[in-house]
This record gives sequence, structure tokens and C-alpha cells, in this order.
Amino acid sequence: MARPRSFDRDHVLHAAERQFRASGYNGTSVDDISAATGLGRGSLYAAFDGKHGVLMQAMGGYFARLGEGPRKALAGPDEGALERLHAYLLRAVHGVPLAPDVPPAPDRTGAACFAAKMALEIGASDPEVQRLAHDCFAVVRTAVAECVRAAQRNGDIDPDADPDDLAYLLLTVIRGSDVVGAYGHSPDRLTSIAESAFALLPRPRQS
Amino acid sequence: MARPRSFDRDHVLHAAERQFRASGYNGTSVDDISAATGLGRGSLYAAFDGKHGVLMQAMGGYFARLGEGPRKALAGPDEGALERLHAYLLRAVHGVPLAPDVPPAPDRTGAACFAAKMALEIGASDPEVQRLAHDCFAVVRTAVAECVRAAQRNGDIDPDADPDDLAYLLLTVIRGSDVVGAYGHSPDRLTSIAESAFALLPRPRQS
DNA sequence: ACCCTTCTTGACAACCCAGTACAGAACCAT
DNA sequence: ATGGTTCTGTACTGGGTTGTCAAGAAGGGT
Repeated sequence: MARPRSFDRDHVLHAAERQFRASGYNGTSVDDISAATGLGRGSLYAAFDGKHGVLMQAMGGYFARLGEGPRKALAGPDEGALERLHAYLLRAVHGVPLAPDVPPAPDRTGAACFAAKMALEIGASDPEVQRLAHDCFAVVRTAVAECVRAAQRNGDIDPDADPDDLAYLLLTVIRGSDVVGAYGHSPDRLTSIAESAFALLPRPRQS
Repeated sequence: MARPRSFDRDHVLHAAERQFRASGYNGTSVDDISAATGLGRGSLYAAFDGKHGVLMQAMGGYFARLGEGPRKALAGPDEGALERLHAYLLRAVHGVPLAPDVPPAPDRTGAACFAAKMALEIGASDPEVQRLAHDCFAVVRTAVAECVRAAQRNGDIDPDADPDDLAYLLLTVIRGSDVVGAYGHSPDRLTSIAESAFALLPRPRQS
């Protein structure tokens, strides 16, 4: 018995995310968000509680999308774990897609980790953002570590290696590729970096 | 026959860099810079041409400091190249110090690469910043590649490995450690990541 | 057809910010 | 001492930003 919303919540949050990515948090005004999403100021404040609310909800959505990637790509039987890790690494360095049906980033600005980017800009003064970024890292890290353990059980990775250390290292490579790839380097270069990292994973000694 | 400056140029730029690091570019006002440096607005505009000028000069100073590190730490004879690379990597993941006599970062906000941070925030709309960040990456990358080549000549790294690929990978690890270490992870963790990366460098096959 | 609830829109006021201009202070050379 | 030149600090202005408010539009139940 009331007027329904005329916008799609996720669509709005994706547009806002694109805007935040392109201009940064402090570089985007509420009017920018309004223009990017098509919503008026009032609707934005009513539905998302203003600029910061939009950011938090957009980051929440990003976190959910980000978590799906490693969980789906890395979970599975021990057999093939190394191959899954390989495939995930190659995809991860190219970023997290906005939607499942738009796999490649529209341009390079969409590739870097949204959470990391926001955390670097305002995390120092915004504990919520900081914590969300930390969670984003943790979900990737734990999934990778679990996959490494599976590969070790299958005899594809040196059992003496510490899975958590390797996961931290791979997470670092993924995050670093965001930065390196952000400007001035081609996607091919990122793929090459991912391949190098994968190739250097410690294989079991052949006795 | 004129009044001399009453401030130290580098000191001002360091203070501005700290401020930019802490609040981001768009998050710091000219008044913030004024407060952090002690200079009035007029002096800032006369000496540095406003906010953007301060940023560019601060980034220029950072670039000079950044370049010194790998050049001094990595250059040298083939013998010991691997060890130099090891030492450099361990230091690099902890950031570039503001001054040679203040080696450790005061707090974690000072650790991440200043150029990368600024490029991520405003590089998309500021080609100058983008280029400067690219140069910062290149100087590290080429120095690392050169050191890898030296280590290869000395028989410490697999001669079949591509030095440029390895340099890109190590650069990525260093950049990634900035992001991972920015919030929520201890310096020990960064050291551990650097050690893991170093340990995985391809050694020559023992025949 | 009517009404009530919710959404949407545009405008408004208070505030902050970048950049400029002007007046005063400091310093050095003569 | 004095003058000229440069630096320093502050006040001002125009533009942009945020958050709020009230009036209008739209839809569903009765």
C-alpha cells in the first residue's frame, strides 16, 4: 500500500562503486553519485544514509562478490587443487568483476581491489573501512591457504612449506598486481606475474 | 639584499608528505598543510604553487629517496648479489624512510609507497602523478632486474629464469606488502612475506 | 474512485575550501 | 640608519559541498 522503489539497489551500488573507484572517496561528491546512479539526493539519503552509507553498502556488496570467487574457485577435492589455485591466481590478478556476466573490467580503473583502494585512501581515519578491507584480505587468504593444504595432501606442493606463509605471499602478489597494474602495465604483464608466482611455488622434492 | 626563507624546504615537504599520507590528497586541505608545516597560505603558494605544487614536489622528493635505496643497496659485484637482494627485499617491504636518520616508519601510515598511494587516489585524473608513480616502479624494477642478472652470473639464481619476470614479481610483492601491511598486519608478517618470496627464488639446479 | 503511505525531486542554508590580494615584518647591502 | 627586496600572515571572494526539508508524484489497498 505504498509506492515501491523505482531503482534497483544493486545497480545503484555498482554505479556508486564505479564512481568511487574512478574518483576516490573524497574526490566524489554526492552530486557525482547522484549523476552516476540517477537517484536524487533525497533518495540517496533516505535509502543509503548519505555518502558514507553508500560507500559502506557498496563495500559490503564488493565483499560478498569477492568472497564468492575464491570459495567457488578454490574449494574442491585435493586432486586438482593445484590447478584450481593456478586458475584462480590468473583470474585474481585481473580483479573482481562487478557482476558475474561482466567478467572483464571495463577499463583498468575497475580492476584494482575496491576495498584496498578505499582502505588506502580513508582507512586511516575510518575503522569501518579498515576492518572491511581486512576482512576482504582474510577471506582470500584463508581460502588460498586451504587450497594450498589440499594441494599438499595431494602431493603437488612441498609438504614442508607453511601454507599460511604461502597464502600470505600469494595474497600479497594479488594485491600488488592491483597496484602495479593500475596504471602503465598491460593485462598481459599481470598474467605473466601471476604465472611467475605460480611457477615458483615449492614443488615436492623428487626423491 | 632580501629576506631569506625562514623554513627548510625539505622539512616542509616531509611534513606535507606525512599529511598527504595520513589524509589522502583530496582529504587534506591547504589549511591542513599549513598547520602541519607551520607555513602560512601565502608562503605555500609563493614557494610551492599551491596544493598540487606541494604534492608534486613532495612526490619528487620521495622519488629521489626511493631511487637511492635500490641503487645503493643492489649495485655491486656479482658476488653477493643474492645477499644484497635479500637484504633489500627485507627492507623494502617496510617502506621508504622519510630521512636516512629515521629508518623505521613512525607509524604504519608512513610505510606504504607514497607514490602508489597518491596514484591510486588521483592518478586516474592526474597524468603527472600517474607518470611519477610509474617512474617509481620502474626504478625499483630495473635495479632489481639488474641485481637478479648479477646473481645469475654468479650462479646463485637459475640462469633459465627471466630476470625481468622475476623483477616484476618482486616489485609486485613489495607493492602488495604496502597494501597488506597498511592496516591490520604486523611488521613481522611483512618480514615473513619477504622471506617467503626470497626463499622461492629459483636456485640453479644442482646437477 | 479514493486515500494513505512511501518514494522522488528540487531547492535551501550552513559550511568548507582553494586561490588571491594586500599589508606588515624581516633581512641584507650600502 | 635606511631603503629595497623578499618573505610571512591574514582577510576576502567565488565556487563547491553536505545534509535537510517540504512539496509533488506514484502506486496499492479498500
